[in-house]
Amino acid sequence: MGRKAHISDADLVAAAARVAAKLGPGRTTINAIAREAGVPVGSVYHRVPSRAALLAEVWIAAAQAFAEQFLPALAAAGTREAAADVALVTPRFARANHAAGVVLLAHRRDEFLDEAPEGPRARAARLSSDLQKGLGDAARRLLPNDKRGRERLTVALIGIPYGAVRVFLPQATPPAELDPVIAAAARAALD
Amino acid sequence: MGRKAHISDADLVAAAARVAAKLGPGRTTINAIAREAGVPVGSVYHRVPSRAALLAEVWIAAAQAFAEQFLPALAAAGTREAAADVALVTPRFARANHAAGVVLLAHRRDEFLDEAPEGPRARAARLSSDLQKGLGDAARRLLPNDKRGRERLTVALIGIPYGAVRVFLPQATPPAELDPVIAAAARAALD
DNA sequence: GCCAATATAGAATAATAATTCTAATTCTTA
DNA sequence: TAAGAATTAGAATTATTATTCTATATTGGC
Repeated sequence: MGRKAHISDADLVAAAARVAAKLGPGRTTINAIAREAGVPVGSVYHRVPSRAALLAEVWIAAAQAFAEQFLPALAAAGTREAAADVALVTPRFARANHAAGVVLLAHRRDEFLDEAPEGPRARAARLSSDLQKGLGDAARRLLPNDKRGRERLTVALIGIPYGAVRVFLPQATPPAELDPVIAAAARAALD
Repeated sequence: MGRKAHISDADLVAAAARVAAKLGPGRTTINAIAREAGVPVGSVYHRVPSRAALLAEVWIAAAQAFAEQFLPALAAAGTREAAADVALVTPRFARANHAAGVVLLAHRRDEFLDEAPEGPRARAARLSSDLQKGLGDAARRLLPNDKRGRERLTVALIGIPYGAVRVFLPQATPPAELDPVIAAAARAALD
């Protein structure tokens, strides 16, 4: 079955995520990724077709991990009060997974996806539209009278916690004291 | 006194800001800036010593413009209620100056300043510390009992509006309906 | 009108970084 | 244990982009 790989594909994506979190996607070179992962550049190209494709995988992995936390919590929220707690998914995610948090929260999606090949681009689009759909469904349920409900829910449950956490990223991790502040702000934004 | 310049230094920085807002600092090439500004690359280098120096000026110009709005408003706020309205400086700034807003709100400071020469770097540091100082003064005034007052004020007046606005940037401009939501969220974060 | 100063112009060069290519290693299994 | 698959390894090549350099054009003052 051939020689054993030093690292898994997921490890490679994680190494790329750490570099991208630190330097930003624009300065994330294949050399830097290879060094961070501890493999030669040739091995990187053995696994991925291009730098653009790898950067796309970095964003997709981060977004997927976030969506797995966020969407079920959102779907389960039956009241506005409960929905406000969904805003806490973001700080928790940022604490548990610093690099993915920085990728998602401190950089622009476009910079990871602009030059990506079709396949990854489509998967990324699906992730984004899943998120939109989840927010739309929840808005109809929780804010039925608000014509711009989805936008408001997005601001309350994504934008506000995102901004609050970003005050601390990428140098530090958001402190625990932040969570009640985020929850209160999200609640206020929903009323 | 010599030949007249086609564009001013400020115009050049503004052109660089538009490119950086669209592509991100990492992909902001001198060629793209020269094209956007309508001058040849040689002229760019006649005015600035390096790409890194120019990117730094982009960030500094944006931060300066923001600080000129934000700091006086913050200094004038005598009560917590009034302070919450300072949070509206951010959406207003983003509407009035799209490129600077995106530079400041949708990209990382580091990516503009990491390789900057000493001079611009020092000016940028001064801007940042002015902002910190303004927030510290206001926190002592408005949240005297909170040991982490400055952090909380930063979250309420910078982070929250920033995150709310970012839901719309860089494609669109934050709608007017957003302002009361931001104000309410900031108020909640301060209480 | 001529000279010095200041810019424009853009081609030439140098640096950096992506990608390809050729070998050399392991691992599996037959 | 030899063959073939999958991978490591990193040197060589190509592409892209920053920077330098050598004219050329304007402008203002004498």
